Amino acid sequence: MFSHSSLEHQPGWSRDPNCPVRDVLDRIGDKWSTLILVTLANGPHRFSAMQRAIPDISKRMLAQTFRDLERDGLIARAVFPTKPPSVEYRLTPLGETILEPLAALVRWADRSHAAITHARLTYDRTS
Amino acid sequence: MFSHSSLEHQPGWSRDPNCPVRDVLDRIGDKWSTLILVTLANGPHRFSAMQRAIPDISKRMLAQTFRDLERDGLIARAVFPTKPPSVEYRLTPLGETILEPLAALVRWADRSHAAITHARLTYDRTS
DNA sequence: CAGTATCCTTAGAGATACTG
DNA sequence: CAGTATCTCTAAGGATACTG
Repeated sequence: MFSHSSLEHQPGWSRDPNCPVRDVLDRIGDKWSTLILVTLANGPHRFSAMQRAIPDISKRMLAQTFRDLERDGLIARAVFPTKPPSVEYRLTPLGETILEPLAALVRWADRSHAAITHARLTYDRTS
Repeated sequence: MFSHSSLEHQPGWSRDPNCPVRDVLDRIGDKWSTLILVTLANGPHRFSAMQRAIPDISKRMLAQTFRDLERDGLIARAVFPTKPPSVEYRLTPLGETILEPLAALVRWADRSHAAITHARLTYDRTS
């Protein structure tokens, strides 16, 4: 299985709950992060624009996820002193670098969702 | 931004809470799925072997995540009628196909965790 | 507009004890 | 060994009302 060598023989990262890879994966694995990052791939968005782009996120979670992503250095926050104030969020250079791997996963999900749906139906029918 | 075209101009999938891509991403985004899939990349594991490979997972969550992944058709469960019984879990062909995109994300996490840690320190210090 | 603060409900997940 | 059942606790997250 040399083709997936980067996933193999790494006793450390599965075993260690504090492993940095786990830590990072947990963050992007939360309910809204990837959705926000992917939306920002289309360009900077303001707070309210993001709410329109992802209608089922609450203000609370949007604000919190923005904060977390900014803290991780994946997005940047710019305040324009208009009135009322407007705030723009954009990907940082670091944030841009996650788009490729994320896109690969999205492509996989898109390619596989039919097979998965079918597998679920079969499973639910036989058990 | 033509390089990330697969993430752009897809009003449907961010807006629609029931989008299949979201659904699939949510599943692999849970706490244990990726860890289990990545561990199975090294070959089939029995229940107890997986517990040793991921020491901080509880029996309950391991059983549940195994069930969910089997339901999605990503892993297969084989019971050998020894006594006491032994059960082996392995990736299905479909399950194998997720390893590449997952590996890309793991590589990104590995490459970026230093930058992220640094960003967090800076953020926490200035705010 | 872009948030915070507060309250409240549920889902995620651990611990433990039991079973085929 | 490979689970299930139950009980419990916490944290994720929604709704609403308020503020610079």
